[in-house]
Amino acid sequence: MKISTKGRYAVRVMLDLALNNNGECIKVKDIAARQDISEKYLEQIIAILNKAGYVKSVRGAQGGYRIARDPAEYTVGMILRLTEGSMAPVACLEDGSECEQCDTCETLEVWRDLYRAINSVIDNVTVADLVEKRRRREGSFDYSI
Amino acid sequence: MKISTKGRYAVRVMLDLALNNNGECIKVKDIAARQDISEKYLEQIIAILNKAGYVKSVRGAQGGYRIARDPAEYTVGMILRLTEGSMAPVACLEDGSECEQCDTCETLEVWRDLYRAINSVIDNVTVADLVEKRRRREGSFDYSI
DNA sequence: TAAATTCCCACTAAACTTGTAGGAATGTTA
DNA sequence: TAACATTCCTACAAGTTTAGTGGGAATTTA
Repeated sequence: MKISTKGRYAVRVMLDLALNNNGECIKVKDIAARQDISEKYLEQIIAILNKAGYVKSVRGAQGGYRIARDPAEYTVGMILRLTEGSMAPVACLEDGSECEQCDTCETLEVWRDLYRAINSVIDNVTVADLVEKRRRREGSFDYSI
Repeated sequence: MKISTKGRYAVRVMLDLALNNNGECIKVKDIAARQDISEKYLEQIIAILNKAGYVKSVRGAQGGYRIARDPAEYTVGMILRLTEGSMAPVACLEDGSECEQCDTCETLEVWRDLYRAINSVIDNVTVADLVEKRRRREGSFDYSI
């Protein structure tokens, strides 16, 4: 039961865009270099974020990406659901599931509890939280404000 | 991020063995019929439980399996870890991981929280709990004691 | 026009999932 | 002892997912 690189990389991309957001466009090449991820693979992952409107793209030379809204508006859960699909531990719990035995399934209750616990964690961390952790770790050397 | 059939079936097998534990051996064929799982596939899953000593086998005609210890001694977490491997949502968190960036990785803290939440759920439900839920649902028609 | 960049689509190797299949080993029973 | 029932062991395989690679079109800037 693992989160795939797609989801993990997507979270790192959003964090990278939030950290390096200075009004200018950020190129895939730079993110890939900083995060040590294949450029081509990152392209595909950012494309997902782009289609969902989580990032804004600018094409052409000097183009790149920006985070679309305030980092506090993006939870890790939103990003994971977008890239990984549902975070339900079993398909029975997904919307539109056709499980007939659900009513008399003891194990399903465990999976439901698990689902709740997972959502509770990932929906209560925003990209802004991750940014703050990083800033703290780096020390408060940023006197620019 | 799904639990595979292997893990889910293993939990159902343990529950089935606990529910039908009347001193006699329980055949794979019967479990497979009750749980609607392929016999041959179940064989392999039970083999894992058997090697770990979670169930005891009796070979030959009239043979089968029994749950080895009290159902209260088996948590869902134990069964899942045995069949699925570590329930860590990322490899970095697994024992013997060689992740160098762990010290400066903000996202890892999220995965760690997630890991804790997952373990907290699955380690706090035993097979006995599942049995009890089933008995309650069926109504207290069992006056044999 | 040349260069830089996003965008789009096709392909692929490797691993994992979810089984099937066949038969050997072991024990019971007629 | 022979037939039968059952676990045990191992190999195979189709389908899906993962984690990319690769080529080039479209768009924008210098």
